Amino acid sequence: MKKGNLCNLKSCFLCRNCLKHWLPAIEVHKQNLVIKKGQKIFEEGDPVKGIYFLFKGRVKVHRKWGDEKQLILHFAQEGDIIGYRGLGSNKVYPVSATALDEVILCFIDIAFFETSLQVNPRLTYTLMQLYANELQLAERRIGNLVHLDVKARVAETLLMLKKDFGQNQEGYINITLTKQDLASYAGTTYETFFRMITELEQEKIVLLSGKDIAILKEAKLEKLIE
Amino acid sequence: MKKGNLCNLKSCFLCRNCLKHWLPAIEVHKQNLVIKKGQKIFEEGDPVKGIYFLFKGRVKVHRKWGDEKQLILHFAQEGDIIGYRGLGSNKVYPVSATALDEVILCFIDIAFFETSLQVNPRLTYTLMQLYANELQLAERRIGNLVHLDVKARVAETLLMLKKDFGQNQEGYINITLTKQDLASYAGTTYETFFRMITELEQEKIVLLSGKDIAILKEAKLEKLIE
DNA sequence: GCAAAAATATGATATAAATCATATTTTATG
DNA sequence: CATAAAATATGATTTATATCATATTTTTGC
Repeated sequence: MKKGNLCNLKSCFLCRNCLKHWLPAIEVHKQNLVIKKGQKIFEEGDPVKGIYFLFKGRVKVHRKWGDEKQLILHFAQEGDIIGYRGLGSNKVYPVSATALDEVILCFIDIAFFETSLQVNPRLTYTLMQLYANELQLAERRIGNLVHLDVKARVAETLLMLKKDFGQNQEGYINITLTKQDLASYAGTTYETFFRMITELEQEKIVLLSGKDIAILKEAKLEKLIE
Repeated sequence: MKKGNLCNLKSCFLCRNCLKHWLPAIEVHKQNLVIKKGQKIFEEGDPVKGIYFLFKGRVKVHRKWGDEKQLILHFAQEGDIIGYRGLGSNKVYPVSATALDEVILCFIDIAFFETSLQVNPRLTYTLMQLYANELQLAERRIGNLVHLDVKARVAETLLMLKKDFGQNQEGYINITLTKQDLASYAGTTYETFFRMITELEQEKIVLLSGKDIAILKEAKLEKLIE
């Protein structure tokens, strides 16, 4: 699985937030990996061996509840760090990460990453900020699940995806997901998600074309959320 | 509201995680505050002026959805840091904090706190770890809201409170909350919460005495969650 | 290029939990 | 201590959404 030097020591979260003179150390320690579509990068319950930086492709971060049910917590894209959810007190990944397309990433073992944190206070600070933002987001989601109906949550989901991934020339959101994955991200079932997005389509608020979704009336989606 | 030197430079999150030679600087900058039961320490939407460290009393951290609905995200106790949810990119508190009893706390202005982070890498690292743990917790709650029924969530709520606050000699959980607050923490309505905890009482899994709750059969609560 | 698997589509039904309504008890407060 | 306000208690009703069932279309792998 190892591959050549795909890392340019510039683009990833780690390289962006390190002291210049630390880069050679990264150069020595990094391991580039290629993961095929549908394969797991790590799995919930695995001991945390390290941290991954995503160069290319998309990754879903998800977790199972029981045997059947699952929830998607995050979609990662180029430049993102993956596996930081495992950096809490107990060093076990609380989530799985699965490649949505062919993915190229850089693996940094946990020992070297911890050293990097010690050497680069800016890295630690930036990571702290990332967590702070993610926590804020997660807690907003908690409230949305408690207090908004599914349609509003679907609206929120679409707005978030547009914000995170942007849209192409034709206005379609720049990420391709199955309806089941969208449902698992919105925190509902496939059937209900389908019904809600169909409603939104009939109301001309969104436009669907296969797996592609375009937001036609952003204001109306925002109004649904309140 | 200012008061004498209640801080012993030892017990709070900040003092615990700072270099010894930084303590005199804290001494100079800290401001002790007393907040009466029911009063707000800060409110969602307020610009982040600083961080609070709790010496005495209990605090609920909560947020409104719409005008009516609310959600409790966290209960803080002695030794805890409050206000760190405001340290993300946009410097506005995403939550409110309200004293549950008379509360004594220590206020550190944001500028000095940021400097403290720069001077004390260990502080930044520990705070990062705190966020990592909180994020993990928050994301588990998201899944619980999506995939567990209310009774299981009530069970989880009680177990969490016991874990965080412990129990007294008679076995009652060491925190006194209204049923409405418990419901807002479990992510349900007062009525439903009441029904669920009444069921648990009838099943002899918990014991209720006014506002006090004792867990009689922890294993059964855990089984409810799966 | 074909078979199997996965994803999409949609109707019917069940049900958990919110909402509404109201009475009682406890706690705060001037 | 009295009166208002908050919290508790519980039944009845509604509703949103999960679940079940099944048919069709699309994608994937050999």
